[in-house]
Amino acid sequence: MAQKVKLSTIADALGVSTATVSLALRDSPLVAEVTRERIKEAARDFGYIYNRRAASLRTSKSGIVGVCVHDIMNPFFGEILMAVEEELDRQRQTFILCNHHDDLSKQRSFVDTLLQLGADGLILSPALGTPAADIRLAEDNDLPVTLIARTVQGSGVRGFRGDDAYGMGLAVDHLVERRHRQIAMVGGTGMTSTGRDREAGYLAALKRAGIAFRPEWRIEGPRNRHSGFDATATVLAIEPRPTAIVCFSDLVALGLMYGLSRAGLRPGVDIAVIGYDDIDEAAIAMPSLSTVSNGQREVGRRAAGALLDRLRGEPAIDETVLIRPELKIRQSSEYAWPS
Amino acid sequence: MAQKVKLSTIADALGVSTATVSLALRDSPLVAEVTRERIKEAARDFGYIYNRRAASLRTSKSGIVGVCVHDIMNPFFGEILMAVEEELDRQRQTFILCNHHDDLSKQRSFVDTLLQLGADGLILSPALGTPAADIRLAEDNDLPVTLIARTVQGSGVRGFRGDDAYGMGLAVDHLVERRHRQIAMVGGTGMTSTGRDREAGYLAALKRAGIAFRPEWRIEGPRNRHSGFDATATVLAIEPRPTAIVCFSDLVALGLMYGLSRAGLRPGVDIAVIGYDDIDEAAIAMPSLSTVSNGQREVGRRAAGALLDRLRGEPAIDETVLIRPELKIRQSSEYAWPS
DNA sequence: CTGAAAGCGCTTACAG
DNA sequence: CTGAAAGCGCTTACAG
Repeated sequence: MAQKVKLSTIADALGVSTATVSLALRDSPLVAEVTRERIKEAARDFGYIYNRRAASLRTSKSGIVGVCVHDIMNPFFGEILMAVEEELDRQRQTFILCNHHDDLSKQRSFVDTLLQLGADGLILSPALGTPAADIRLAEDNDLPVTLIARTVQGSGVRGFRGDDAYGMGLAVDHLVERRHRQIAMVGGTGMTSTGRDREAGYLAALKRAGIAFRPEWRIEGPRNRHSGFDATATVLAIEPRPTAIVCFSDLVALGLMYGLSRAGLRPGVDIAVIGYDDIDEAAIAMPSLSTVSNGQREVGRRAAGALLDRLRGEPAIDETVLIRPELKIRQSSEYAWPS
Repeated sequence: MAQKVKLSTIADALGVSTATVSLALRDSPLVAEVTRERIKEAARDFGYIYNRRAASLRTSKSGIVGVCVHDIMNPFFGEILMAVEEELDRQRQTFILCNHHDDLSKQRSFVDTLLQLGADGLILSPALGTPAADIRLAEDNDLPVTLIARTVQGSGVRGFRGDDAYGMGLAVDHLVERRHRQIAMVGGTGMTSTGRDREAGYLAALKRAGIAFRPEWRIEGPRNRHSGFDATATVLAIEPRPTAIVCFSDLVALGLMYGLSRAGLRPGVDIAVIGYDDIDEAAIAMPSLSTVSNGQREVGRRAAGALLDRLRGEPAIDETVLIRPELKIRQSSEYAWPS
């Protein structure tokens, strides 16, 4: 390209000041209608490109919101992101995505980048082991944070997530009603609030049902389809074999169902399986997967809304909002233990 | 926070100039070792945050690379992105992700944002119907573009993708060897190079085998799991029923397999199914999915490499690099038409 | 090895 | 309604 077109290029060409051009391009009523139109036309003709870093340096607003989660490929986040995007688009905020893969140093370097770019806000699903200080560092440097999916003790900011303990309780209660007494739980880790709360919900429900928990029922770790599949052998090695399995997530359940089928067991016929999240695939899987709907659209929508409030200058609120989950009964939990 | 810490804050505190501080923080050998260390320590103590927009305004380098694809949730892109990330990380380039959902206006607004931010480069899987002019607009404004997965005629830039016609040919040849003569193709659209090339490969392979193509065999459209599932009814309505189906992607195939199972047909036993991409799930699916490995890691690695070359000042090359795909035979294509 | 000064391209009071 | 001027926080020649 020949020569960089800037405000002054247009100003010179039209014989006005750069202030007028700047105002006109932003539709200020301070500039006369005719002048405004002339300027906009010239900008188009010149192929003018707004220099956002110059503007942002001056105004210290960037129009950028960062969104950082551990796994963008997980459909659970996909639905959250969709909702977030809708809200932010409406406010003409650009949103920048990052995948931290639960790697704290990756998350830090992304937050750092946002800080350096003068981003206006951050929606974060915190990586495993994120200390509250990391969140406060951002907040202290004028980067408002809203948490999704997971929560960080003492962060002092707002977080939105499903009521995981309650939700997992729904799943286990349902199995107990169908007379299951040997219920294993596969996946998740104590390093996240999600993992802890879902496990707590599982244990509490067993207790309510008067079932004595047995340690071998709790298979920690799996958090995606492949590791759910790999957990099959561990599940099948439990003596006596559990009649039902609740999973940390739909992906884990779907992977496990592949594994069980491969081992000759029919989920929903020979063994009950329940997932968590109610991702789109759950309804079409074979068998269709019973699961707990986690309100991801609501999480996304409300998290974005809360962040926008902060952008408008409202103060941080130290509060975790729990969205109420809902049990979806499908084929994979049809099997009931005969009385 | 109290007061913004900037270079001059540190400079004043230590009684040196901002130039020295700037140089020291970037490890310039121009600054004496001791001074450098003192400055770095002070920066840490002050909690200094580098203002990237100021620097970028001055240098017109931003350290930002944009990556924009139509569906980040598709594992196919997941693997490409992983490879891209590895390469870019090594060059300390920040990468910004965008999901254009095949919406041209979304893609445009993202490219615009990159231009405004002075991004250094763009890796793009172009949205349906992207005109070459869109790519040239970016290039003309100093934003080097590298294409992945899809290609745009006349864009004048480098693109990396699998050899789709050849790959789909491998799948069909394999089915023909197993004596299938009624082979349908589900998914994809003529609006992308991928869709066109895979269809061309399918048609060419039928021709090679002396099979007369029948229009009802070609079911266009599906490009994800759910629409693959939804296509089941259309597939089963074909008279006589095809004995084998090649799919536009693994996701389409996986959805279709769910649908076929639901209809009481066993993929790999009653009907052969082949996917495309060889995503991680293909190997653990039940039945495991025969597919065409699309070299996504290589696409990602080489696309990132090509972009980095451009960042180093090398000129654009008008070239599409085709990565050679490979057939992976698994259970879903075990079924062969009896001779 | 270090400092003083100009300039990147905007926006925002302030005048007129 | 419009213009002249200062300043956002860096980096880069240029001097010394």
